[in-house]
Amino acid sequence: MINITFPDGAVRSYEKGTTALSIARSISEGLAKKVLAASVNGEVFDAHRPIEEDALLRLLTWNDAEAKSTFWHSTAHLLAEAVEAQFPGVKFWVGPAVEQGFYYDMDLGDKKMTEEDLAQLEKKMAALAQQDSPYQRIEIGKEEAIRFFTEKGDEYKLDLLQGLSDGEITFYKQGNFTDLCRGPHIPSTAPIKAIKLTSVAGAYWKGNEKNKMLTRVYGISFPNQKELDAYLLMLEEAKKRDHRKLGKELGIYTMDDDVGPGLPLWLPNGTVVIEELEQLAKETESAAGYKRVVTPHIAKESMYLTSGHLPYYADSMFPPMEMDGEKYYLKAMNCPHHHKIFDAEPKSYRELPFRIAEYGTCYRYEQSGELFGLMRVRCLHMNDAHIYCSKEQFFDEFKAVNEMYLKYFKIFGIDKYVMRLSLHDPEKLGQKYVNEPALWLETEAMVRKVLVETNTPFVEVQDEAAFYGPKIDVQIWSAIGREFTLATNQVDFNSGLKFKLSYTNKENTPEVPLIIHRAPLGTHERFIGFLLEHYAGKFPLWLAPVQVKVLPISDKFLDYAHQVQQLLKDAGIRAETDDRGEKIGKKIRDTELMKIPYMLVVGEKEMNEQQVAVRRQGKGDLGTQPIGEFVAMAKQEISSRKSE
RNA sequence: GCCGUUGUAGCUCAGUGGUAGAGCACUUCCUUGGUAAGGAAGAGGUCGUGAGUUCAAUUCUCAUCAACGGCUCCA
Repeated sequence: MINITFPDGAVRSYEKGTTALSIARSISEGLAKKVLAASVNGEVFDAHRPIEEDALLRLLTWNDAEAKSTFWHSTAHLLAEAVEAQFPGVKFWVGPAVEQGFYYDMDLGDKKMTEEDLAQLEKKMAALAQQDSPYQRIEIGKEEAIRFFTEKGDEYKLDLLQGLSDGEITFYKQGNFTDLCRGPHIPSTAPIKAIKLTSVAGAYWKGNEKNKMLTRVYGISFPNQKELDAYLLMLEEAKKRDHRKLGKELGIYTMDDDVGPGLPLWLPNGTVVIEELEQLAKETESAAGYKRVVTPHIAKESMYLTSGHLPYYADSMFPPMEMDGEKYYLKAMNCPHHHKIFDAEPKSYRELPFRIAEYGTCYRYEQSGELFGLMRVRCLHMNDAHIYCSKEQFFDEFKAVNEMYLKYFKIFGIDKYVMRLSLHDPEKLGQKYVNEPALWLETEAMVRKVLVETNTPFVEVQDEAAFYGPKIDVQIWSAIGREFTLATNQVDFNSGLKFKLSYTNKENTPEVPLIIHRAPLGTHERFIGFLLEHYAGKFPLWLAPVQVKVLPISDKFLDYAHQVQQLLKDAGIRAETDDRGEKIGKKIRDTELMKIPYMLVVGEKEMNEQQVAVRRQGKGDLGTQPIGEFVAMAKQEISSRKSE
């Protein structure tokens, strides 16, 4: 007998070799039907895999994340079975569950899969699922496994087998499909009731672009149609928040073939947002002791050789222009220019920390396939600044930067993000990272200390650092689930040496400063792209391109409407008047759709009493008030940068 | 850059081997209307670009550019 401990602490005895499924059945038949897998001492087990020792058991149903992955991974096997039926000779690589659904990578030889095939495959999968085939776990020796896939001619599975040894190899079989797989799986195919294959894409074998490109089919599945429908609806809703769609609808930015890919043109509405953000940055940085600088958009090759950027990033810089035998590059980063500003005049320790800031325009030749709306562009405006300080000052400076981040995030109501401490990879010293092992460890410890001592939650990730030092990246997710770095805060122990920067310390000897690179608001492009999605286009009043729209009931009140608009403009409020010969209902509808925060409806009553009827976007009619009162209230809302 | 898909009016999209249509937006007129779409008329496109097949191409083929979904990458 073995003892099974349940999540509530209850302990019961069962026969050795019992299964999660029979334990569930001993509780209730209904529960047994819902069990998809089980967590046994923290490891996810097939529901009908024998349990051989005392265990902490958690029965997993659809509501558990582990069960969902298991469910989706099992659906991936079902997909493989269907593909094998329709594309004989197909070879499979791997088919894991992902955050939302699953994929399977496969080599179709000279055959091609198109999106039309997906509908056929879905049908086939649904038919296979109905057969209620059990997922059988088969423990198998390496030799026999190799024989199986040699006969099948699947070199990808053979490649996988190379990394495995006897005793850890299992096959899973359902219906006519057998796969090398460590599992776990759901008990049978029956619970897979609703399947959607979402896309077919290419993916490099083992994620390496030098390898062959395999065909990847993405999909998702659910235990009932209702949940699938809800999921598809959610995707539709997410698309409405896509910054590319909102950016067009709200007149924020546009792209033009003649200008070039990845080169956004900021329309008047977008430019307002840019200027408000810059104003915020200026105020914040000025209060924090930064000075502003302006630098050219180009520089000679020699500077990027000094900085070390060129060898690392030549491929992602625009090719140089040659003039008078000199090569000039468009700047892909502001750092070297700023270092030259530090170096322009001799520095004393008394002048440190030396903080200089610039919304710097940079150009990066991102690969064509990497461009993505405003989130990944070739011309960007970076909320950049560099802080030159001594080692002793580093902690306070880095901490202050971190606090500035949090202050900004509060203003924007950003709470879904992950702070990522990005570290180097010792194996790539001298290649991807400057070869200064001791300095790496020292600065990484310094950064970690700031995070720990300020109780900032963070995750550590290897091999994500800048080439010159560790950094903290703030990771966010776009409306459609893509991950981006919104902001970055980096330590640089290398550029000071390379640019021979120094200051005179108290002992009257030269010392190399540490450099902090920081961009809490990232770039205008990515930040505004993010904000569009974050606010679903409904900017807070202070950021809204048009803050107030005056809506006259009819053109008899146009003069009064213009008076109101002028009063608003005089108060520094961005206001427009809808002077079209439309009915008020139509004007309201259009203004609502443009997501303009305030509508002031004016007609006979308002005109006679010098009032305005206030309507808030999304909230409806707020009643009538004297125009002066509204102006004062709006000014207050704007100056406090309230996020509503 | 790689795999796949797409490209028709300002926007969203129909459609066809015989040189194109809808709704919204726009212009004009009628309506002067009180909190999410009043009515009518009009204007607007060499069907992404280039070449090929054909008597004839927006439609078929190829190339190219761009966008989209992924992969790779992201200072």
